[in-house]
Amino acid sequence: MQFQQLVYFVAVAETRHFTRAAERVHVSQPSLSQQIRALEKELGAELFSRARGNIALTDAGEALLPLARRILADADTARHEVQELAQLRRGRVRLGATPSLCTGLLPEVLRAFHDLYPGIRLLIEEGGSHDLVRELARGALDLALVVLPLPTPSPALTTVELLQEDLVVVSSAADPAPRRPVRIADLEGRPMVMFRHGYDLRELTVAACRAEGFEPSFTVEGGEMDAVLGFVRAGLGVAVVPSMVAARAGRDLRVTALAPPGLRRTIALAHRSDVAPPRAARELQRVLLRSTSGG
Amino acid sequence: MQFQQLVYFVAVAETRHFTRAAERVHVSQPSLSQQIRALEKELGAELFSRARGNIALTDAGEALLPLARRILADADTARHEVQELAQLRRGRVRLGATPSLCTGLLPEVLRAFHDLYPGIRLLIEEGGSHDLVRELARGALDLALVVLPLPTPSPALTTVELLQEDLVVVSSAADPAPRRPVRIADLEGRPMVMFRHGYDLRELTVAACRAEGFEPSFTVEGGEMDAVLGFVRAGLGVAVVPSMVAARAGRDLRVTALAPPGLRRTIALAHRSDVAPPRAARELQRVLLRSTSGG
DNA sequence: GATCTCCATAGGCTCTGCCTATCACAGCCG
DNA sequence: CGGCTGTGATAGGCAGAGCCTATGGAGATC
Repeated sequence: MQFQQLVYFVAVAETRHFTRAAERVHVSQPSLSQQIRALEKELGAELFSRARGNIALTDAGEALLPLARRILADADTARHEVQELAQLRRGRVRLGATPSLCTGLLPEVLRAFHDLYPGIRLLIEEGGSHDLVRELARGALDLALVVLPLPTPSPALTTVELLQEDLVVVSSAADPAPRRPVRIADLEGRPMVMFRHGYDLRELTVAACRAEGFEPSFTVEGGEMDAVLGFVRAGLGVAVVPSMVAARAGRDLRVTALAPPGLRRTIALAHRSDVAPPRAARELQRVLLRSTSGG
Repeated sequence: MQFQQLVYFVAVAETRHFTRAAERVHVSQPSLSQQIRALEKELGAELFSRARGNIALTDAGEALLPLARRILADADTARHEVQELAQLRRGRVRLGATPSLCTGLLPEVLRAFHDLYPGIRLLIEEGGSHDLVRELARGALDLALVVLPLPTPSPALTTVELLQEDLVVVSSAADPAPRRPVRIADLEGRPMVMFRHGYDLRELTVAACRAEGFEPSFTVEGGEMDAVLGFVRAGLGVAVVPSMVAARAGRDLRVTALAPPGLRRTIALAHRSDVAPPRAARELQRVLLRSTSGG
């Protein structure tokens, strides 16, 4: 049984005429006759009663017709579905990102992507780099925005650097302005507000303090980005955050750059090395690269 | 898109393995790979992400899979349906017959047919030959048992003679036994019970009386076969009926043959000339011919 | 690092499906 | 009644599709 044969069969059933059916399906009449014969032979039953000028379906033909129509309709649907996915009119991207990136970088990028491809659903998973890497490997994510270096580097993941972000110190606008720029060493003994475990920023900041020979002291710890900013605003301490986050934090926060060499972190896009990400994910990757490299 | 390609696609989707899928569908692995490629090319999207040892469906593949399964299932169903019809495991025969034949000939023939092909539905339409011929031409009947000569002969119908039936006179067992055998002329003035219009027997009997120079007189007229026999049984008059019907009429009816040349009628099977009857109808025709010629 | 596994590619063969040309048959009309 | 027309079936030839075997090449394995 061939799709072509079913197309021919339906055409004959609907026109009740071999020659006109052949025209309709753009094939010569002998070819159509031959294929109908072949179908009849394969099925073991005549499908049409061929009376001069009165082609009619046999009972076998009657039984086949609705199924043939449905098969052809399903095939059409299949073509459409797949092409809509391929043309990014539908689909989804499962994107992981660290909390600070969800707050800082993602909103405008996702907005741009959504404007380009309104049919694509965006599923965001917020988590620490470690979790994101695991989810990528499991296939639960298509892409992830992570901070380099990865906590668990693996050849199974490919990373593309997106941008380098300066970290800055934020403090309450009500507190006395610090001498600018602040050095890491200046943070010794300063009350700090710290993110929960899992934030790359936490590890990075703690490591930087230890490199200066002291252990940071936390007034409050465990919050998410917004909470931390709120605690800083309330005067509970200072915090080290990406400049991009600090930039949108509002007037009641004082933003102070770090003295050279300062602290930077590298944001990268990661995906599995073994399989190409889905089409929609590749497109999001493109938008991300363009929006970060361009500005 | 080819059925074969969908079969291969489903096999790969289910085994997640090209080589094993190829074995399962009894084709070489390169052929299967090639067909999957061809399908992907036609649809314009990759269906599988081919990671070493980890073949997975892409989102396009996920979209296609259920449709592919349904298409293949429908194709199987189509094959089954058509073959069941062809093998007479299912189907129907629309058979027309005159009332006297429904009473006399049909029961045992239909019983034999049903024993042979229990899956075939038998749709009987009882009517006069005239109506039956019209229904045949309309395509509303596959076959009809009619009495020859046809009221409206036409080259569009083919008739096959089945048997010749003697007509006999039935009277109440309570009445005095008539001199045997009875001549048509003896019926002059005898009260008769007559079928409704539309019965071939009515036309035939009236014509025979007129040929003898008299008009028959009816005590009761208008009934179906059973009613007529009942009226005769009740002593309302005599009736002319097929011997086959009289034979099963019971003891309280006296059956008297007609004197030579008697009255006979020819029963024939009619179907359209332009189209072959469906397979099941041809089979019923065969059973009818065998059962009437054989005995 | 040799081997193994597994998918992709290349080349050749066969068979299928399509085409044109023609036949066979019925109905129509002058 | 004989040619004409319309319709489906048949015949022969050709191009392409699909399958095969053989081979390549990239990870995984021991």
